[in-house]
Amino acid sequence: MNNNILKSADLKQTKKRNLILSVLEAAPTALTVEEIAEIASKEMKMNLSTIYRALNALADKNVVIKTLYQDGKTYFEINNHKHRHSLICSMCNKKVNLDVCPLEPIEENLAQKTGYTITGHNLEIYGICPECMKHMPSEDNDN
Amino acid sequence: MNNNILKSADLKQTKKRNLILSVLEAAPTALTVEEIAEIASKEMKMNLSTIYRALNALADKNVVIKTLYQDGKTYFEINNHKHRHSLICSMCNKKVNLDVCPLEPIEENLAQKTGYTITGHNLEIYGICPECMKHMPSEDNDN
DNA sequence: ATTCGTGCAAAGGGTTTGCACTATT
DNA sequence: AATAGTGCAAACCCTTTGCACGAAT
Repeated sequence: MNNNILKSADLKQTKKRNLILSVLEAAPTALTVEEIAEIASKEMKMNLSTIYRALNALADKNVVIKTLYQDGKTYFEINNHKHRHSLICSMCNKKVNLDVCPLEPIEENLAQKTGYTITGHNLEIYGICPECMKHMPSEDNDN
Repeated sequence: MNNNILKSADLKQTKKRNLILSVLEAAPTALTVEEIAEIASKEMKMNLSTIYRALNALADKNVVIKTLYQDGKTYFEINNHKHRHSLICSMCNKKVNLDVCPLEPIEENLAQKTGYTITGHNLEIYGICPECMKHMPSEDNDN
C-alpha cells in the first residue's frame, strides 16, 4: 500500500503520487518519466514536471532508484532493496531483469586495493533480443 | 603515433585532432569534453564543437569509447581494446581504473538464459576516495 | 580544386525551476 | 490557515547542427 510509503517518506499523500508509485510497482523494469506518464495517463493526466518532482523527492528518500542510462534518459524503479540490473535490447529497448549482481564480491576487494569507500555502482548490459535478431536487416552476414 | 590512427580511421589529419588524441592517450581515465578542452588549451584553443565532432567521428570508428556517466556528462577514452571500468569518487570525481571486469563470465551464462546476443555493457562503480573521506563533514558519525 | 574540418551561434533533448494556483494536512 | 504539490512556461545543461569560412588532401 502506497499510503505508508509516502507517509514514511514525509511526503504529502496525493492521487498523482500514489498513481506514480503504483505504476512503478507494477512495472517489471525501470521506466522513464515519459513511460510513466504514458501509463499513468490512462487514469489521469499530469504534467511531466509533476512526475519529475515526485520521483526526485522519492529518490531523495531512497524510495525509488534513479539511473541515467546510455540513451540519455533517466530511469526510475522502486527501491525494493533487492539489488538488480537490466539487460537492454539496443534495437527495441526491451528490458530483462537480471537477478545476479556479480559485483558485490568484487567491491570488497576493490575497497581494500584502492582505499575507496564503495557506495554503489551502475551496471547496464546491452544486447539484441531474440525477436530483433530474427528481423535484423542482414548487415554483415556473408551469404 | 597518432598519424596512423587518424589515417586508418579515414579522417583528415589536423593539429587539433592530433592534440585531442594525445590528450586522451596521456589521460589515466576517461575524460569529458570540458576536461579535454581544458588540457588541450595549454597548447591551442579550440571550440567545444570541434572536440565533440572529432570525438564522435573517432567513436564511430571505434577509436575512442564514449560513455555517459551518472553525472550526465559523456566521457571519452582511447579504445585500447583492453576492457576497463572506473571507480569514481562521488565527492571530488577522482577516478581510478580497475583492471578487473567481472562480467565476461556472467555474460555467456546470461546469453543462454535470455536468448539475447550480448553486445556490451556499461559499469561504473561509485565511492568516496580516501582524501574526501578524511575531510568529510561529519554527517552521520555518532561521536 | 575538392573535400573535409572548424568556429560561431542557434537549436535540440531531457530535466529543472519560478511563480501563481490548488490541494492536503 | 499553513504547508506542500501542481501546471505552465521559461530556463538549464550538455550536446548537436547549419552555415560560412578555412585547412588538408
